[in-house]
Formats: sequence, C-alpha cells, structure tokens
Amino acid sequence: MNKLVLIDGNSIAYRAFFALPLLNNKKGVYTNAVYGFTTMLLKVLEEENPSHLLVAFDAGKTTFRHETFKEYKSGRQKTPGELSEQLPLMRELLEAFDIAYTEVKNYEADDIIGTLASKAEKEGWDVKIYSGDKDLLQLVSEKTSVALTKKGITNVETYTPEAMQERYGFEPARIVDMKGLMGDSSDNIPGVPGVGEKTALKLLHEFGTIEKVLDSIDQISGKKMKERLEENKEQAMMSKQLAVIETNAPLTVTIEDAARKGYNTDKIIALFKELEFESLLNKFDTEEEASQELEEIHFTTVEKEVTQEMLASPSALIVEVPSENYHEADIWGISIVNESGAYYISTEAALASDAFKVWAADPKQEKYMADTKRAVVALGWKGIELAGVTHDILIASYLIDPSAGSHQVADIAERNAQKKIDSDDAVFGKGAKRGRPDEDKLSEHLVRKGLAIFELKNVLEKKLKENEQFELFKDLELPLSLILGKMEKTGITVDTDQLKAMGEELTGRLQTLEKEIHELAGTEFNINSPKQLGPILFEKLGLPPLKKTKTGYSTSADVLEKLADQHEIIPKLLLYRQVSKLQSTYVEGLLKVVHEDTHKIHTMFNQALTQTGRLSSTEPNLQNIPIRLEEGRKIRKAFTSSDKGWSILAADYSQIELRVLAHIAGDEGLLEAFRNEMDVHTKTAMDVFHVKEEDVTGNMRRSAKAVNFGIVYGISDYGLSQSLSIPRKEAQEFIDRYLASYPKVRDYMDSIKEQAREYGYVTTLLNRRRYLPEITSSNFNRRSFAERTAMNTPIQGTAADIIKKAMVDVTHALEEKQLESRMLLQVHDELIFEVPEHELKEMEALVPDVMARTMKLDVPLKADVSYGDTWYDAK
DNA sequence: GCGTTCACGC
DNA sequence: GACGTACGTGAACGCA
Repeated sequence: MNKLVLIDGNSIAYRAFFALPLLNNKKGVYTNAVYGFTTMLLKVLEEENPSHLLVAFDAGKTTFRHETFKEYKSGRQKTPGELSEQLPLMRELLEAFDIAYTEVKNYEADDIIGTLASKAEKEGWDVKIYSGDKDLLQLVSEKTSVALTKKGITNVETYTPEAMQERYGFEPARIVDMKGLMGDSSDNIPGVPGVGEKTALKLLHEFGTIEKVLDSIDQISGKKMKERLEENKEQAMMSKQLAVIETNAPLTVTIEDAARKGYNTDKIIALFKELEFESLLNKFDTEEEASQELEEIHFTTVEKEVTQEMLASPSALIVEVPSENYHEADIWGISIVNESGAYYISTEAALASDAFKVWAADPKQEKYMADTKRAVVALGWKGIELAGVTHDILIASYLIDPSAGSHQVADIAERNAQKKIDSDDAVFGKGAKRGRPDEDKLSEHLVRKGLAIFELKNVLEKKLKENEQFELFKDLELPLSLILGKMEKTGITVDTDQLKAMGEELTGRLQTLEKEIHELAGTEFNINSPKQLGPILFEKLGLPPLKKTKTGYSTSADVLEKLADQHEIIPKLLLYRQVSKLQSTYVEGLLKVVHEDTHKIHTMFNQALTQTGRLSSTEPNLQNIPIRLEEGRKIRKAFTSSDKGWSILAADYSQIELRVLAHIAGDEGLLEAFRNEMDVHTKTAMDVFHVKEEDVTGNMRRSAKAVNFGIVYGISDYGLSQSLSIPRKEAQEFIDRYLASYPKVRDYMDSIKEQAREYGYVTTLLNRRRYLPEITSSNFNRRSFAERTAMNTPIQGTAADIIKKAMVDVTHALEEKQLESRMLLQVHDELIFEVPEHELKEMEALVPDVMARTMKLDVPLKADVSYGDTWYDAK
C-alpha cells in the first residue's frame, strides 16, 4: 500500500528555529532550523518509511486569502533573518536527499498539502501530515492522520478522527468553525472578540457548526455574548472561510512525483560536513572516518629501556588511563614528545625504569599534559610520583571556554588549531565496545595526542594571556588540580557496618510503608513508577491533578505536599520517597563504591565541567550527601576519620555569595549588614519591608531568604513564585522591592547585562569567563535566561574562585607548618578535613583564618568551623 | 542504551 | 505564539 507523507516545511522550520539554540557553523551561517528540520526528516524516514514524501513551502507574501481579507497575516512579525537565510539550505538538503518539494504562487503550504492529501486519499493511499499548525487538523480522516509538533521538534502528537474526538469532542471538519469563532491572532484572523477556545468549544458542542450557532443566537446565554455574536456575524463567517484549506489548488506536481528515490550519500555527507552536523554525520559516514586525512608521523616505540634522551624538558606527556574511573585503573601506555623526538613507551617499560620515575617526579622537568589529575592519581596508585606539570590543555581549554562541550584532546585540537586527530572514542570504541586496540594503533594514537599537546600548549597559552587568564590558570587551577588529585587518592573513610545497619532499618520501614500504601490504594503497584502512581492518585483515588508532565501527571514532592491533607496515602508516599532515596542512593549507592580493604571512598572531582567554575563530584557524588532533614543527615555518621583518635573538621564560608554580591555591587545596605555581622536574611526583610529588626516576622524573613536565594542562583520570578508558592506577579513584586532597597545591586544587574551584550561574555573576580551568545536572542526566554546567567555567574563564579584559592592557600599553610591534617572534600562553600588530635586546636584556628584572608574584599569573608568524630558531628 | 521523572546538595 | 526557567549527579522506570 502506498503511503504519502506531507511535511509543512515552513512550519517545521519555524518550530525548529525557536526550539533550538542559535547554532552556526564556522562560516557564521545559522544552522539550527536546518538541523532541527533534518532530525525531523530522518525520524520520519525511519519511522514512517513512506513510499511517497513531499515537503510543501509557502510562496511569497500574498495569497488568494488576501482577496477575501486584505489584512490577512498582517501585523505578523517578520521572519527573523537568522531563519530566512536557512530556507535555501533546507532546499539544498532536500535535493541531496532527492526528496520532492514544491511551492505554489498565491497558495500556502497548507493548500498544497490539502490538495495532495485529497488526491492520495481518492487513490486509497494512507496519508500522514507533519506540521506545527493546528489548522491542518481539518484534514484528518480515516485515511489521513496529522502529526503536530508538541515540544521540541521530533516530539509529535498524532491525530486520528478518534484522537480529535477525544481532544476536541468533534469531527475534524469543525476545526474551521472553531477558528471562525476564536480567530487566530498570529494570522490576524479576527473571529469573534471575547471568544476563546473554551467558549468556542462549548458553542460548537451545543450547536454543531458556526452557521447553526449564528442562527441560534437567541438561545445563547449571556447578554454580552449575544451582542458580540450578533455584531460579528459576518466577521465570523469570513474568519471561517479564511481557515478553510483549499483541496483543489492548481499544482504542478502530482502525487506520483513524490515517489521516493534512493538518495545520494556523498551529497548528504558533503552538506552535513559544511553545516557541521557532526552527530548526524555518523549515521551516513560509517566507513570514511578513519585516519586517512591524518598527517604522517614518525616515532620510536620503546619496549625495553627508556633512555635519557627521551626524557627531556619540556615534554608533552600522555599517560593513557582509558577507563572512566581512574582510581586503581589500568594504564595502557605512555607517550612522550619533545625536541628530541616522539616516543611511545609501554607501561611496563616505563614503570620498570628508574630513569623514567626520577624524571616524572622531578619538578624541574617540565611536562605538558591533558588531564593531569587523571594521570597523577592513576600513577599515584602505582606508587609513582608526578611533578613539574606546567601546562594542562584540559584546564586551559575549559578556562578559555567552559561551554565547549568536550575538552578531549581531539576536540581541543580541532577547535584551536584545526588539527585533525582521532578521538579516543573512535580509536578505543565507546560503551560496551571499548577495548584496547592493537599495539600499532594504540602507540600511534598516543603519540598523535602527545604531538597535539606539544602544539596546543602554545596556542592555548597565548589565548589565556589574551584573556588575562594566565594567572588564573597557572596560580590557581593548575595547582588545584594536583590538590584535588591528592584529596581523591586520600579518600574518606566510611563505616560500612554503620551504613549496613541503617540499610536494614530502612528496608524494614520501606516494607511497612509499601504495604500501607498498597492497602490505601486498594491495589498493588510499583510505587517507584510515576507512570503507575499517577493514575492511581488522580483517577482511582480522585485527587486533583495540579500539574502535568509531558508524559502524564506530575507526582513530584511539591505537588504531593499540596495534597497532603486530602488523603492519608500522600504523607506515606512522601515518606516512602524520602526513605527509598536514602536507601538506594545513599546506603546502597555508597556501599557499592566503598573500597573493600581500606573502607574508603574515592570520589572524582570534575574540574572542567560547570559553566560557573564550581567543581562537581562523581562516583560517588560527595557534594550532595543529605543534611537538611535529620533522617538523611544521619548518613553523615558513616563518614569518619581514617585513623583512631583523628577527627573530622568542617569549615564553611558564611553567606559567601551574598558577600561577593555586596562587594561587586558596592551596595551600602548590604555592606553594612556584613560589617555588622547581622543576620543577612533578617536585614533583607528589614530593608524590603521597611520594618525595624524587632518587627520582622518569620514569614518576612522566609520571603527575604527566598529572594536572597534567588539572587544567588539567578532564578526567575517564576522560580521564586514556585519556591514561595505565591503567584508570579507577587514574586516579581518582591524582586522589584528588593532592587529598590538595594539600588547599587540594581545598577550592577543593569551594567552586567550591558557588559554581556557588549563583550559577549561576563567574568568573575579572577577572570573566569562565561560566554552568553543568547543575550541578544530575539527569543524572550532565551534572552531572559542569558540575562539571569549574566547576573548570577560573576557571583557564583567569584565564590568558586575564592574557595578554590582558599584550598591552595590552606594546602600551602599545611605544608609550611608541616601538619599531618588532610583535606578530604570540597562542597562548594565548605572544606572537610581529617585532623589528628594534637592538631585540632591549631586547625580550628588556622583553616577559617586562611579561608577568610584568601581574598580581600570590601566585606569581610567569614568561615565557621566545627569538628567531631564523624562528618555528622562536625556541625 | 536512552530519555524521563524524581530527589539530594549548594 | 513560540517556551521554560540556578547548577550539578544519580537511581529507577520504561521504551527501544
């Protein structure tokens, strides 16, 4: 059976354009709409596998509809230039795919689709239409279905006559009646003023068609509504007429012209390459990838003895640790590149060589690396010291542009030197397929990476200096990477018996809760599945669904909390969620990663990931161990010191972000609060609500705290309204009052946005940089997000700068004073140590002092400190 | 394997 | 009208 797919080209392009960030290729050509259109096209080809396929485009500005109504589509914002320049590219793409497309003067894409669909139906074909425009729904029939884009581009909702009935309660042809009543502001179709979707549906359900509605005006309730309908009879009829899709447009193409042909892979690859659609290329470019374009290289393979000649300074050094987790990990091989040559050294040869070990540990022997921490930790586990690293391209690349998705050698090379080398994934395979390649392939790849580093070092160093980021790189991030490596390798001791005991208790409670919940629900189901839980709460038990997700009902905690007193099951569900989170993520999750013999956990800090300069922590994440609820906080009892008689000491910055804000903005009110060591949320409440300290109520302080939180994290009025459960308008009022109270903060917010628009990026106190290309976006949401980011990043990023510097300073202080205490963790504004008893008093004074003095701001920095036997007790 | 939903921290 | 709202990581589910 023939199957014709018709795509509304302009509509899909429009959707794609707004759904995706403004991508462009190296030549500066915008590609996001073409990209989105392409992904949609590929999905259609794969899922529908149609025998016939055609893309319809709108032609020109005027259509036959303008004869009926000359204002048709007037007032519509003109298509952004960034989008219109992509339309020709879409045609190029369709030609490469050898897919039919057409446009017809005086007609819209809708009419072409309507005409072809009607012809195909008459031939008995199946038809499917893809668009973002609801008008097309009038074409739905037993033979024709319409897929409307929902969210993004490839996420569609398909309408059949049954689905129409379910959604609208009427047959497809009534869509035009609905539009006749409602109008359509985007097409400038007037309809009947005051009638929206709800009223239109009500009227149509009652009377059937627009004509019948207008014939029965006297039966309609509401004086105002009667008047409106009476006054706008003609306008309504005209609006309906405008909405009707022409199914007999004069076409030059026939449905047979839409027959699919095989496409030309070479053309597609060439176009994808030009547009830089890397991810899509893989689908077509299976064989070609290989090393054919790579430059020729020469190197020496060392299986036995490492000679002095190979160990020059400076050298690029690759220590290949291929597994994601580098603790106690295999090293596949080593390469060294320097003035004397390029060498691949087998791991065995290197580790057996005293010369190599001495060179590696010699701080005077300069090394350039990519991901120093990975190598330092992996070598550290094998008892080999590494020092003298003076450049790390991973860190340099991250500082130059944290938003660059990958900082792998191959990607850095491509971005910064147009130098082509294979990615690790291409050489080693990824996921389940990853494995050690044969020795020739491995050695060549490692040497290529070494050569790339040797070249890239100069390029990146130059960029860092241009950006005034060289000090940030050299004095902060590079030393920090070694410090982090040491912390990771040291690890933190976990009392597994304690964890296991907690696990058993939690299991018991979960079983009881599960039984109770099933009884209250009257049926057994998987409580962990929102998909199963939703229908039970909102259908079976009849609770009101307050929020929806794209796949069904939302059952998140904030929804459940609002329903807490409506059904006994709700508090039990909330408790179940809380307990099962503790069980799965924290008890079971942590036990899985505790080292059997040492009882230690070794996390990995990612130093080159966040857009703000913060660290992140994985396998496990030790930056989100529970603290707010007592129940969860007990997990911290399992984190202990590694030696008897030692303590866990924690020091955390007090309100570091707000202090940074006070400093950057120079706002007297805020500065005063900190200089006088006031409770900053109370102070904010006083200033925002214009009351005396003693008149600040709990609620005022709570609101003030939420606003401060919002300022620190850059949330929107929407975000604030969510956190305070108040209408968005009130949230906006809070923000306005805040800014009125702190005028210098308002000035800062304005000037930082201006700076972002002018330079395209914002910076922190230590010149960390974040680019914000969307600050000039014509899309409100994109632009707003970029603006909030512009305001927030200097605050959060400077706070990150400060604690990172404190870590370097503390490390130096520990060395200088020859203390045995060890730094174990960083949690954004907090440092955790293990401390022997005889150093406790000294550390208690030293750490907060170093933290406070690490940077001089216009406000004092303050750190609080505490200690105890476990992390729990350090409170 | 991958996307979605939920929940933890700052 | 689009559209989705601070940043991260991880677990479980359910689809492919």
